[in-house]
Amino acid sequence: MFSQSEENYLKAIYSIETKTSFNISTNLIAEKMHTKASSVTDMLKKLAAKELVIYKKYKGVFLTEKGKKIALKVIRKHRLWEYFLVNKLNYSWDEVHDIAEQLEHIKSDTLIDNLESFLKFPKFDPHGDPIPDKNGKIMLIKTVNLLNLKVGQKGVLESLKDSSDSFLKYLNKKNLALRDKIKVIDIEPFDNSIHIETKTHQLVISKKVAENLNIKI
Amino acid sequence: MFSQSEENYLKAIYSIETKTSFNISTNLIAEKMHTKASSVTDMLKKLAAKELVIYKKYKGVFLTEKGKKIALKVIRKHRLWEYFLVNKLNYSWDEVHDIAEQLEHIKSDTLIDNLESFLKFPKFDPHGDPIPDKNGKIMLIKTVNLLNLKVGQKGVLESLKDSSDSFLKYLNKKNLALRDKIKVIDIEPFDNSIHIETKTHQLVISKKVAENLNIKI
DNA sequence: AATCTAATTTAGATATATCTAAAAATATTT
DNA sequence: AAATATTTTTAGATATATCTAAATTAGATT
Repeated sequence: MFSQSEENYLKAIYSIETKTSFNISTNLIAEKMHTKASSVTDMLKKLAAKELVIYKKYKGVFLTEKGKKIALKVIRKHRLWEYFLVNKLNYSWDEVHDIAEQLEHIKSDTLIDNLESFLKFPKFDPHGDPIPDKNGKIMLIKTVNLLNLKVGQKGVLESLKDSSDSFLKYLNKKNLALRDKIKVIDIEPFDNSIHIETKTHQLVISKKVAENLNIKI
Repeated sequence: MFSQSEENYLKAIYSIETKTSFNISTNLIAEKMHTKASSVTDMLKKLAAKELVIYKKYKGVFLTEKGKKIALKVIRKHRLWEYFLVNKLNYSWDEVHDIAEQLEHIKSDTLIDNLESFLKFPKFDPHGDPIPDKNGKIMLIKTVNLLNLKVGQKGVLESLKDSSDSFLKYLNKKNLALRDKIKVIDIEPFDNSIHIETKTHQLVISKKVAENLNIKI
């Protein structure tokens, strides 16, 4: 089996891989994991020795099939536990990350499948991210960044790019939730801020916020 | 906060303390934890420095109030998670120990209380052991060892002294469950084996089995 | 192509938790 | 009470995961 630390690195690499198509640099991982580049180098060697990543000195790293499978397993666990915390233990979506970060490392051959069954096979976690199935298959919903919408266009807030607590708290405050229908009323060329309308209200969001919102058209 | 290892030692010491009234020896702990005496000594020094135990070289150890409180907190977590696994995820009582051993170390100020509420405040875990409340208060049910019963005496199987997988599997096989009413039919003086009767059947159990069964009269 | 800069790796420390083997203290036996 | 046996502690290693600081490499600039 793999250590928590190893699992966390695989998860981080997977997450970066889904956003970039190039080999991933040591510094990128270090930044994502809030650690130092030298620590990353050490771990990459270890992961490479276990054939979880392909790592060439100075040339970056990417996951092997084996590594990807484990990363998806950890992500599956994380998202199912998040679903449990929100839907069974009544946590709000901005409170569950740290706990799920721990729960995702519990070792058992049966636990997560039993949990999934207990939860009635949810397909998405509380942040709109798809939950990989038992075999690591992950449902990809085609979305575009809110920034790409033109004035007058409509869509549904499907998921978030950044699910940090502070961003989730922002959305709570602004009364924006997953599955909300959104229409672009106006785009301000000066600062790229966007005036949007939901079923219940209108508001202006900054470029920084918009690029964290994934819209299904 | 405390490491998993520290928590495990505190739990082990607590568990031994409830069975003996003397100071606890290094070797006893080592045996319980499946580790070496030298490792125990190292840890006892660490726990003593944190004022979780009173430890005198060569003289044994016992928990401080602070240490007892933490031990009870871990035991509370363990037993609530076991209850969850059995009653929500449909595990049987002989499958949950290793998973609960991991879950009991999840760190959160709110998780276990929310879990307890979700489970509707159970008072006993699947092995009949009482679940400490939020304040560490533990309900003690007065029981006696089955060995202490005389021929003709009746009682209820309340809890187990040993909840190892192999013992639980034995009980499954013999169709003995918690809350079963038991009557002693005969005691064989030669080997102290006991002939008992339940609502549904009769069987003969060895001395070794009997001393693991706690009976409420 | 040589130089500079930024990224990356290596070397050497630190902290935790463990172990083995040797030394020291306690307990038991004669 | 001396000798012996057992228990416990200490000293020194090992493994994991981290760090800082120095050295090396790659890529960009001149």
